[in-house]
Amino acid sequence: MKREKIPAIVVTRLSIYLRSLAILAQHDVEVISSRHLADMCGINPAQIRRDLSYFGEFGVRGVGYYVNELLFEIRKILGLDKQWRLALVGVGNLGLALLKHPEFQNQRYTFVLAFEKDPKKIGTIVEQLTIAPLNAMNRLVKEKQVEIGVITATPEWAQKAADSLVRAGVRGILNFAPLQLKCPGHVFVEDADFTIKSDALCYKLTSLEPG
Amino acid sequence: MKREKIPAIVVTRLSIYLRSLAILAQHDVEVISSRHLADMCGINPAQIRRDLSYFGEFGVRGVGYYVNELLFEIRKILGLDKQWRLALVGVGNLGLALLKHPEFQNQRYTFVLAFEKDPKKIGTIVEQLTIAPLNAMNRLVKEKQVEIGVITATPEWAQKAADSLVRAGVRGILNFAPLQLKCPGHVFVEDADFTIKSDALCYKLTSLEPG
DNA sequence: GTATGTGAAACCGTTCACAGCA
DNA sequence: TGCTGTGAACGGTTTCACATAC
Repeated sequence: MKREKIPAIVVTRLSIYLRSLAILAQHDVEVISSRHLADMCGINPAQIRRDLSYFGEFGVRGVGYYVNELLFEIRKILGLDKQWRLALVGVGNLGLALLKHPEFQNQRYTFVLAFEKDPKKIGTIVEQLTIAPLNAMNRLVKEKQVEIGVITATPEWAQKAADSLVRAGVRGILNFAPLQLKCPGHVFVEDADFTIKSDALCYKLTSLEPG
Repeated sequence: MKREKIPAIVVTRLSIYLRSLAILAQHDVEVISSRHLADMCGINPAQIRRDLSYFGEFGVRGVGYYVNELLFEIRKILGLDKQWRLALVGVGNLGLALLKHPEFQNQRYTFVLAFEKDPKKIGTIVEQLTIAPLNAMNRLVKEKQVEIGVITATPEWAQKAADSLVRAGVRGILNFAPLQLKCPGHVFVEDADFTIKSDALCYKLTSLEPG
């Protein structure tokens, strides 16, 4: 194991391994080889071994990986062994869907705040959260110790939403709005905008031959 | 320009350029240099020029790119100069949000069908679509000439949803479920699952120093 | 002078192939 | 024997730097 720079794409794949490992654990599979895990994930076995080797030696030669152990280790690497407090900005249809989504209803992620620009929505309650106005963000985000902001505002408002979140002290932003946010270097942004994915799919359907 | 193999990541970036170009066009900017566009997108200017050169010569030396022209060309490259017919599988919160999302309410994408497993939802109408049962998929998808399936079913049902869509003849799948779908080679799958993005964000917040 | 398009170099990620170990 | 962990080779992407064109 070497403490070198980890490519972002490696982290992405750890998350993919995690999903397969969770399924294996549910089915009480105790040990898995890189080959079998690779088959499940549609990935080269050597890549899995290399990816894991960035972080340590988690396998047993001649045997494979113990499913529960690897599950635990990858969760630890990704920082999913703690609870993350999120604030939603933009309670439209997509925002509501995220509030109710299983991924954000589990142990690891919890929405503790929701913000809206639309005065008609402010004060109403969704999923046990009272929708707050944007100008209350600074106070509330600090009060609730929010670590991650989730932006589902329209592209016109998304940058303002990001600026407010940054001012209020969040260090991470999950951005569903279709634009590149400008944030200071100490703030991490991940783009979750699916319009890029649908465009990529159209390109393939347009330009690539079946097969 | 060379008709070589185009890396998938290039196509992804074209979609990013498109968003910035659309904003520029709205603001009546007529010409943009690769440097300025690069600033907007947070990308190296040489990369933009290289990416575009895979598909042709769209700029003018000493001047830059004509915004409307480039917008038109990139739309054509991505296949966004036609309308795509989509079928939704899984009308939960996320599915509903997609049906109502501006990206899928515009000229380029239209949902023409919606499917559900839950008998209570079948027959009800959302966004002018009557929710249909899964066993009607084969007939309806062909009848409505659906090209792309959008899966927002639970991970337990997503693979069955994909199998049905493939059997019914769709050639592209936009997958929001958190698992790797197994599809035949002639079917293109794009993963739009955001749980991977939130995990990547947690990793950065856990392991990387600010700066 | 200014900005594109691109050969060539630098850089990075993936895969092979095998030493090392159970 | 079987499977991991990894050096080295490979292949692909990014960036530089400049000839080319306006």
